[in-house]
Amino acid sequence: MFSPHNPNHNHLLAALPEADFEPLLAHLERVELALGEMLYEPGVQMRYVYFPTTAIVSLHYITASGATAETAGVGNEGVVGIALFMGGDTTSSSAVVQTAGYAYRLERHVLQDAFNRAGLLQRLLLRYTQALMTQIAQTAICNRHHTVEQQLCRWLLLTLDRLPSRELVMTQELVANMLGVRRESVTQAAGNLQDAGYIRYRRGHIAVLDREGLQLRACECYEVVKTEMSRLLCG
Amino acid sequence: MFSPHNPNHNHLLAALPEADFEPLLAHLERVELALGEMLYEPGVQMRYVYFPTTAIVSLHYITASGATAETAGVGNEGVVGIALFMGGDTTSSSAVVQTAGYAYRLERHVLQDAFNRAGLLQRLLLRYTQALMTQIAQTAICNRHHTVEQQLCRWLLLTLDRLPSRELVMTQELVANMLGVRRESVTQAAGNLQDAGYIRYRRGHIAVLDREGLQLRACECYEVVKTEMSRLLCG
DNA sequence: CCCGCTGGGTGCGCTAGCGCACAGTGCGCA
DNA sequence: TGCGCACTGTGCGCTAGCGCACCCAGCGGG
Repeated sequence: MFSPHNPNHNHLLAALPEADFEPLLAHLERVELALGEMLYEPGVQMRYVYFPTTAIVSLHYITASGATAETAGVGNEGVVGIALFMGGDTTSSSAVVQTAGYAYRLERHVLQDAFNRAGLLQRLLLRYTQALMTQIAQTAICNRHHTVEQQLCRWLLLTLDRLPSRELVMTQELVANMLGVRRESVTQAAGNLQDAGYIRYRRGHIAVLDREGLQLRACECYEVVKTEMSRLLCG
Repeated sequence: MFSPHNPNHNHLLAALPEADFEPLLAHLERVELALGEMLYEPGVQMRYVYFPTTAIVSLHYITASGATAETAGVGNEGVVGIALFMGGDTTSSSAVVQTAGYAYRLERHVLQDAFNRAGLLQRLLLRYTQALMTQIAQTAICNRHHTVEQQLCRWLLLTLDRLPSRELVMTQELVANMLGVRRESVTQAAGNLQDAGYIRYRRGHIAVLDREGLQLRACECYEVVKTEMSRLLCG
């Protein structure tokens, strides 16, 4: 049922009717993405767009003083490399692999040509872009107003939705980098969640035991993003 | 030189060649936007896109607990109502007039038709959208890592760039709502900037005396947004 | 099997920013 | 011209989260 070796496992690609998908098929190249790999960096011309199937990619920013934070994540629901069809070609953020796995990629010209055919693919990509904007905006809000624990819950839920399993391979250090907080703060928050029986972790593995529990502790941001995502892409 | 009664004062409209602009002209309707007016609210079908000339509009979010924060601002460099051409028709945020002034608006179908003609207008709008994403992402980062004073500087500079004058009409309370912080924190930060001689304010008016000074105190976020803006729209 | 290293736990002092409460004050309007 | 109110100034206690320092422990390689 669950083969990463099929482009259809990416929701965007799967949503394309045969007529739109067929021309792309020959150009889709499966790649394995390793943890920490950088798919693109600020200001550098991108060569490919990536449609993750099992990998998760983090859109990331590093401040002048070296602090990091994720602005959004991309999994099998989306695509990495928006700037290629939006016309900017580069962005000021970078894209880093947060969960190792597979993705299918397209050479930029292939994508741009397909985009410019103004068919369903274009419509899908633009709608996805809007969903991504919602996610970024909600991150901004969440950073402003919610506690680390709430943000951790939101982040776990969003990540979980992109994975086939209930377990994510991820150190607290990495999570802290994503959220842009201290590792210790994550330890603290994660400890609370574990005490409550919602999650369990051991050295780089976080297992979610009680999804509903996490939702209870999360802020509304998760729901907002999720709802908007499904409205825009499944509606 | 400076007439708000001319659509060309909006940079996006001004960038259109005659051939693309002409068909829109008859449909462009000038409207006066009052402070606090809500151009659209979450989940409600938008009717118009707005091209501000002298007005500034704030893209805004209100949390479940009533806290507010701006995710981005739109002035004469941009357009309000992205969702209409991105395909979502609505967003989860609202758009509120932050500085009273003028804008030109287009009925949604007119815009959508023009967008679908896939000409320069489409290219411009998509590039602007990418610039807007950069702005939102930078807001997220700034909310995470920078002090209120830095954020105030960033915000003042961005707002100033959208105004013809050096003075903005704006209470500290309103600024606080934009930044998503307490009014007192703004008072504090603004006090520092005034002591340093960078700004002067009196009851709802903030005059910027020393732009360079503000840039010194601001975080890099202003520069990042500004650079990306001009790369994408003027380049 | 055990050694070492990476990942996690904890404590402590510090600061930014919050919430609240209340006191001035300039500006517009009568 | 002065009254009132919307803005602004300030103080105080509180908390979340930071930075640092150090310790413990599970896991994987030799």
